[in-house]
Amino acid sequence: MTTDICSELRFDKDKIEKIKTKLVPNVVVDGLADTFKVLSDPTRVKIVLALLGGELCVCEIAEVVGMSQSAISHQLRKLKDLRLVKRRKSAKMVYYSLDDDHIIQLLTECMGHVQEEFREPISMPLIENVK
Amino acid sequence: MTTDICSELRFDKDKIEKIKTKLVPNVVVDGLADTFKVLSDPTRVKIVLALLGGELCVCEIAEVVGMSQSAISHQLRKLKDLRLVKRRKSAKMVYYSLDDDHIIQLLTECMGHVQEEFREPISMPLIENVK
DNA sequence: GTTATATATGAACATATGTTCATATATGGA
DNA sequence: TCCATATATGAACATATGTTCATATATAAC
Repeated sequence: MTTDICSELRFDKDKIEKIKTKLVPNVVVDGLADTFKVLSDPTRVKIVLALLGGELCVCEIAEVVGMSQSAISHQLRKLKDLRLVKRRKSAKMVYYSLDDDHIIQLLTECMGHVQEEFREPISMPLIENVK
Repeated sequence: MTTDICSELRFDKDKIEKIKTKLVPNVVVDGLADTFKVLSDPTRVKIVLALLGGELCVCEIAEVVGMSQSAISHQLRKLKDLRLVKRRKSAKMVYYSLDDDHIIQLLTECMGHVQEEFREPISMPLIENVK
């Protein structure tokens, strides 16, 4: 028997099986990936950041983000499908807001990771307001 | 002057400008989106989950995740480029481990969001071990 | 040196994604 | 009713992405 770990585990897979039993179900893995995916686009991140300051209607979001009404509407649908945002209708307007507090925490944690790239801390007025 | 908010803000953009000044720079928005993006794939999520239990070599990860060595190697590169994992070389082997604690927090927060879809809390033995 | 093993990587392929454009739906005012 | 406005959506397009396959690199044993 060699000391080669990878060759060895083809015959003795105890460690592998032990880890496998601790993994979460695929449906949960997919849920995690899908949630991260909806935040993986700069336009959608900007929308979420803008909504940290409170609810906005679609055309306000379009103005803030600097993108077309159609593009924003498509992206809001994805954010809503994954329960990142919720909406409130009033007359002709539709107001969007963040759905729950996990979103803010997710952004804050991610910011902590991104921050390590930069020399100085990043100012995040909107997140600071929420805290 | 109409009460229509969207028409109105074409002439009075105070609210919009105020929010715009509070947004983070584009380079940070992209950093956030890129970090979320690297976690937006089920294979990469599984890799990170597996590494919660400690460092693993490439072929061990491939076994645990159930994907080819090549596919895992490609994904590890992306995880490493975004500083989600780091690596340690030893003889022929390369051992990967999580790069910092933000990753665990990110997963935990995201799990909190995903959990709301399900009736009962999801068991996450590996994360519980880390805590 | 040669051979075997562990990992990395480029090309190719199918699939997924984001925006634009045109248009549909819905609501309010005349 | 008819028109204007706010939002939603389907089709089309270009671009991005994940896996496979073949192969390159690196290290160890002989």
